Amino acid sequence: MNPINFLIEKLNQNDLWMDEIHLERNEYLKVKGSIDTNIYLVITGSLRIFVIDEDEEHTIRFGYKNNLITALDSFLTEKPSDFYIQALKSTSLKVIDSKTFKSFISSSEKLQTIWVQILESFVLQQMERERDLLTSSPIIRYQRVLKRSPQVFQEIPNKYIASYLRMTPETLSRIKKS
Amino acid sequence: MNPINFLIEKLNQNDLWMDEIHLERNEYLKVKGSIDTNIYLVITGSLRIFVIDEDEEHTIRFGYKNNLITALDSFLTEKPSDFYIQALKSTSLKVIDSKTFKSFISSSEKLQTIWVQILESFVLQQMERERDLLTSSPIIRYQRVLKRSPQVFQEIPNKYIASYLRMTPETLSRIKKS
DNA sequence: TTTTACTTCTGACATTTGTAAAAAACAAAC
DNA sequence: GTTTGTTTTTTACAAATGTCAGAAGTAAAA
Repeated sequence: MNPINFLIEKLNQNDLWMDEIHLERNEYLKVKGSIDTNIYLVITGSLRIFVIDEDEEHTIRFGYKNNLITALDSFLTEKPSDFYIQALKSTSLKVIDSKTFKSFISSSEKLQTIWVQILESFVLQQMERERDLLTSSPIIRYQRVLKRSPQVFQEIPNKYIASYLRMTPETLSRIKKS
Repeated sequence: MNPINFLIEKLNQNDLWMDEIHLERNEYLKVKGSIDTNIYLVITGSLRIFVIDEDEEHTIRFGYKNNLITALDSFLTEKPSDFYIQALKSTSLKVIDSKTFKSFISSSEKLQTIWVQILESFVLQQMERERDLLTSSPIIRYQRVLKRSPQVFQEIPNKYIASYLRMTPETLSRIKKS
């Protein structure tokens, strides 16, 4: 079992989720500049995490049902985060605050090990992401991500996928046609 | 004190480094397909880590004096790594194998915490790297990295810097002129 | 269902970046 | 100090991708 699902199960078993939050389509969970150290579990719906650099939005990741999402920079540093998190459709989330979360993680050897495993697998994911982004051909960037995360291309509007793949929606449209 | 330097100090104090390796300019420490779970400390010289995708070399990072370098994918998974590691000049390294390293990390609470801190700071670094690579303008990619790591632009040949910045050496040359 | 809003596609065009080959500059080796 | 190898710059040109505006398609709201 992967460490994230194991952790989610433990959080459920211990009934550690605080509130349930509901967001309408396009509503923001957070915007740039705020500190948000919470961890959210997506119950239904989907979201995107993005940054704005030089007036351009760049999509960092998507969140779906059963994913944990967080403003990871804020979570790790307790400082303001540059991330925006926005619902792409009507979305429900459960929340746990970082204090509760971190003390839960510290409460057992097993959970500490799980946390290390989660960090390590996130590092591996980010290394894959780095290679995706280094790839110069937009067609191959598209194919790499399609292969690894085919479900992304179902639910999410193309303009956000294009942004995730660092290309314009027009380029993505041309790729799909060919 | 940053956790990596703390760790290096402890490794020195406990005299855990095994061999010392010497590489001539352009010599490879490792090539794609091999399993290499060692951690190396650069004593003198410099190296680059790169991958080859679709016949193109993409530089992942550089290593200098006092940096730890490793084929991180192999280190974390114990599987073959896609990375090449090559000396850019005459280089000396010290080595520690992963078994020794991991059992050392496990040997105290303090060191386990340090390892978590190292992973967390690596995650933050990779998030910065993701933003660098998402930036569409090559001039701004250049400026971002120059600001964060000015020393990179001293020692390392431009063609490798260009590769790190996902542009051709010609584009980098044009940028520097303007 | 009808209307409205949003997303995708299309085509003309501009711009940027890559390619290739050569010259110039620099560094290393003899 | 001269030669040799390597890196950087330069130029002309080609190709790819972005920009813009409008049309078409699709989904959401009334």
